[in-house]
Amino acid sequence: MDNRRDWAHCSRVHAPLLSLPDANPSSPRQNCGLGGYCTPIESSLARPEHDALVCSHAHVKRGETLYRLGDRLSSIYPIKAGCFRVSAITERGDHQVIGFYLRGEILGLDAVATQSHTSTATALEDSEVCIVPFEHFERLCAKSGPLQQHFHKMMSREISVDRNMMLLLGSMNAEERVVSFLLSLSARLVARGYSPVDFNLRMSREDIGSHLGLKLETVSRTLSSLHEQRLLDVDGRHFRVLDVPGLKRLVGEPESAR
Amino acid sequence: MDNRRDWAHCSRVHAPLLSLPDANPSSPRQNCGLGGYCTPIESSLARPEHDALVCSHAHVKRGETLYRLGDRLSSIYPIKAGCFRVSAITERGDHQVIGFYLRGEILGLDAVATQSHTSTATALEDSEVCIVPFEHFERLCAKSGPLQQHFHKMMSREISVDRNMMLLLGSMNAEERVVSFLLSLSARLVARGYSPVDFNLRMSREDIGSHLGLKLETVSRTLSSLHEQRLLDVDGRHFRVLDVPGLKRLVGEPESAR
DNA sequence: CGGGGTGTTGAGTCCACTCAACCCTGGTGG
DNA sequence: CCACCAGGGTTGAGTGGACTCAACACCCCG
Repeated sequence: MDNRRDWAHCSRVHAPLLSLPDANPSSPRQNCGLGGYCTPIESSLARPEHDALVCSHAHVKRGETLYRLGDRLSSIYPIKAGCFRVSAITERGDHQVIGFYLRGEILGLDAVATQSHTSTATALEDSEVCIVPFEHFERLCAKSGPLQQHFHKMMSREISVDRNMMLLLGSMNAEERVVSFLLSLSARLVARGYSPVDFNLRMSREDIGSHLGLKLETVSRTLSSLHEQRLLDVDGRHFRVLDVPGLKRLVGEPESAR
Repeated sequence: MDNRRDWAHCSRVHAPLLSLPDANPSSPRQNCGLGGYCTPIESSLARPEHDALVCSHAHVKRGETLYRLGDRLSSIYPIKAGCFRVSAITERGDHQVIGFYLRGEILGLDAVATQSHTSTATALEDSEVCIVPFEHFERLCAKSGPLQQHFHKMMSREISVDRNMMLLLGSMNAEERVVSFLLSLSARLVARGYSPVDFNLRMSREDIGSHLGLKLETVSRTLSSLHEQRLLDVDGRHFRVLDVPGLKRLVGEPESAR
């Protein structure tokens, strides 16, 4: 209802406006940077309903949080630009990075059940999100089958991603974890039009370690080892993958499978 | 559409019937054994819509699978009685237990995104599930706000549970994992009317280990250690919790926290 | 009686952790 | 300008917890 309170810590909040593509579609299908999130709305809603999905945008500067553990769920947040780190905290106080979210992915889906966020989302670079008031969104879902289906798939995809992480955390050694992480990140970057072999990460070794259930030293050592194996060039946060098949072999993918 | 094919491996398939409470409501609020799943339907749908959520039931004998990795999504499956082990498999071939599902919980939500199951559900005892054709269900959701909201919460809860598992797998030692598992299972059993301190598990040490990212020997050793600490009595698969506060202390919950 | 499935316990190994030193870079201030 | 510092990253040495391998106990069932 009133989003204002939640946004005190954000740089600025735009007045409500349509969440659809900016006038400059620089890359194809970059609608609102939502990677398919807005598309079903655009393609399948009648005009009045279409216009009804208004939302604000918010800019979140590097290091600022979009929402924190315990905040009431008011909205979900498709990422329009930038990237976020989502981390949770245990009773004991140690916290762990749940995942990294890129442009086109949706933040806040974990809060639907409890009506309050169970994690904290922090911008890893200056970023921009759409603010989709959840109650409003749910009502619209009921009016549009395709929108509803799309939302269900988003939630379900979230579950699938988390399960892959569980597999990683439960049964892989350090090298497999790091390689798996790099390969999956690479795939997500490709889908956003970046190079699959040449990328800059926004997160620290500690963030990566926390996400993979490893200590930062182990991440560093593993990256060095991959470099020695001539599979990867590492220069700080800049990565260049030299041997994709080689990496895939390390995580047990015969690469020509299926 | 045609559920028949998927059910060849199940003991028997009932003719379609209403998924609502049997005539003998032995325990309060045991509607269909769905622990709240059917409740919103019952309470918030108009009569014709209510009657429209027909579904079949299926009996799955101990050791049989309800669905397998790769099966097409046709339905989701609220558990009416019994319990299931859901496991996934990595490219490498080793598989891991994603979770254990009890009466009232819903199987199959991970498949919505890809339209095909990414895991295998195996009955740990003779069980019975409702078969809710997903397309049909989605249409009904659109007609009923409360049903839709309830479904969203179910999906979201699944995400929350998975995230707790990620915390466990990423940052706890063997003892903390086992204790955490026991406490959370205890809580779920209580919610179903069982004793919180006295329960029989249906799964093997290997299943537990696979779920917790441990080897079966480690699970066994840890249970023995908890017994030596006078926190737990273990007799095969029968457990009796002796000291709940003590256990909570082990996982870092000061028990009077907040 | 033997045999398979399940669980417990012991001995030794190894991988990731801890602790620590050091490097590099960018920023700040004398 | 350089000195200094803080944060992030790398690398080394040693430790410990979970793993591997193995033996054995137990129970159900033939």
